[in-house]
Amino acid sequence: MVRKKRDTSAKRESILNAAIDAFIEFGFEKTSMDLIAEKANSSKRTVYNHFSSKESLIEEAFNRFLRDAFESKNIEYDPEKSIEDQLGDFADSKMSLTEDPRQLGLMRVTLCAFITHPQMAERAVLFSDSQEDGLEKWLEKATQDGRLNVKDPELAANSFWSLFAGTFFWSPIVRGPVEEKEGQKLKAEFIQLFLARYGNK
Amino acid sequence: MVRKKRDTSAKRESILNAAIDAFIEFGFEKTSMDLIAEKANSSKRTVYNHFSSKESLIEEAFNRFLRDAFESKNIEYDPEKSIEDQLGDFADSKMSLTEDPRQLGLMRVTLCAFITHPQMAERAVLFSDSQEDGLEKWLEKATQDGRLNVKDPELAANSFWSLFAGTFFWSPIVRGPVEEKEGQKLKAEFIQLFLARYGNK
DNA sequence: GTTAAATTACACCTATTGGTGTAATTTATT
DNA sequence: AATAAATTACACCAATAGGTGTAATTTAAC
Repeated sequence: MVRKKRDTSAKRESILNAAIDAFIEFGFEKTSMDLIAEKANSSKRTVYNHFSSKESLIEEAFNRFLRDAFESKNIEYDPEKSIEDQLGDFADSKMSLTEDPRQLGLMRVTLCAFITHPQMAERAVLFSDSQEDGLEKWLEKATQDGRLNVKDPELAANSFWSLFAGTFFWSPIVRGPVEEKEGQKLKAEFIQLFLARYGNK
Repeated sequence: MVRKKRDTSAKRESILNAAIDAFIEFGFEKTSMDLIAEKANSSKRTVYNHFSSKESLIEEAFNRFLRDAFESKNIEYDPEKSIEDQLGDFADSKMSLTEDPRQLGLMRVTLCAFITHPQMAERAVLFSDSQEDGLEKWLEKATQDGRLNVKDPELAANSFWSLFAGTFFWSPIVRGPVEEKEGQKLKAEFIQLFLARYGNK
């Protein structure tokens, strides 16, 4: 009779978290497997029992990044709610990505991994594109509803995301988080800017 | 009597170029000094005669990046030229950064260096900010001249750069260069977007 | 042609690190 | 308590890589 396997997910989780923390602090290359083991209150051998290689650890970290960063927030068009507020919701979904320092750190590490491993970047790009689809559909509905004037939803969505990504995604990666107050000001301004062109006056 | 030193700048240059090429191809960490020497048709000892360490090589590469990326283009307000064209010139200065594959590669490597060495990022941020100043002044003059309607030049400049940086700077770093045709389309669109809010109708 | 500067070849050192093997030990299940 | 799964401690390996020392060789200035 086969003995029941034990649930080792907690250990696995603590190793992965330790790895992510270490990657954030020291970068992928400079983080050693010994350090990860130490941070996880584990032995190196156990690390290797759960993850076959250092690469597989960054892979998992990357998957987690994708899951958190691009999980579909599914913002549906709501005829009752103001256009500004709904665009604000889309903006918030982008802005929230870099508000949490850990998430920001993970994004930085992942970005470096992208640069070294272009095949990772491809996957991220796919996720990112699929997110843009959400806004495109929203723009179409708002236009059908006569509340916006968007002729090319793809182009408009692109503009919207460019506006917000530059300030609330890329800039924090290099410069650190955007100040809350400054962030709100810019968010309002960007929405006005977008509506100046695409609003239905 | 002291013998005249010979001019070794050509050798130094070839080493630096080899290093940059290697960094672009393999990343900083994975590039060995032996490889750099080989690529430069030089000996490792000569590399060390010119550069005290591997760090100092990335430092130099970084300086070159800053010089090329943010050299002041000094676009002066011209009352004779159309607003669209002049904004287009600002846009071009950003867009040209990532058109050249080598420049793009150097930017990627440098970005990774930023992430590992935040003090480098600080210097780049300073340069970048100083560039924004140029647009701010231009916006003020165009407003004084009655051709734009900008109340807060800092905010408007921020909006403009956000728009272009997202698409023509950050995105290429992850996804590769923007197609020429697509780039022109987006550039025109972004300028329309900007003028929809800040133009003097 | 002399001479000193620049470069090279090459051996060498030290430290790190990803990864493995194994025997002992702990832990949860039966 | 018996037992098998999970973990640990620890020694070990091979490869890599940053950096140095030195004697020999090439190169350009005088």
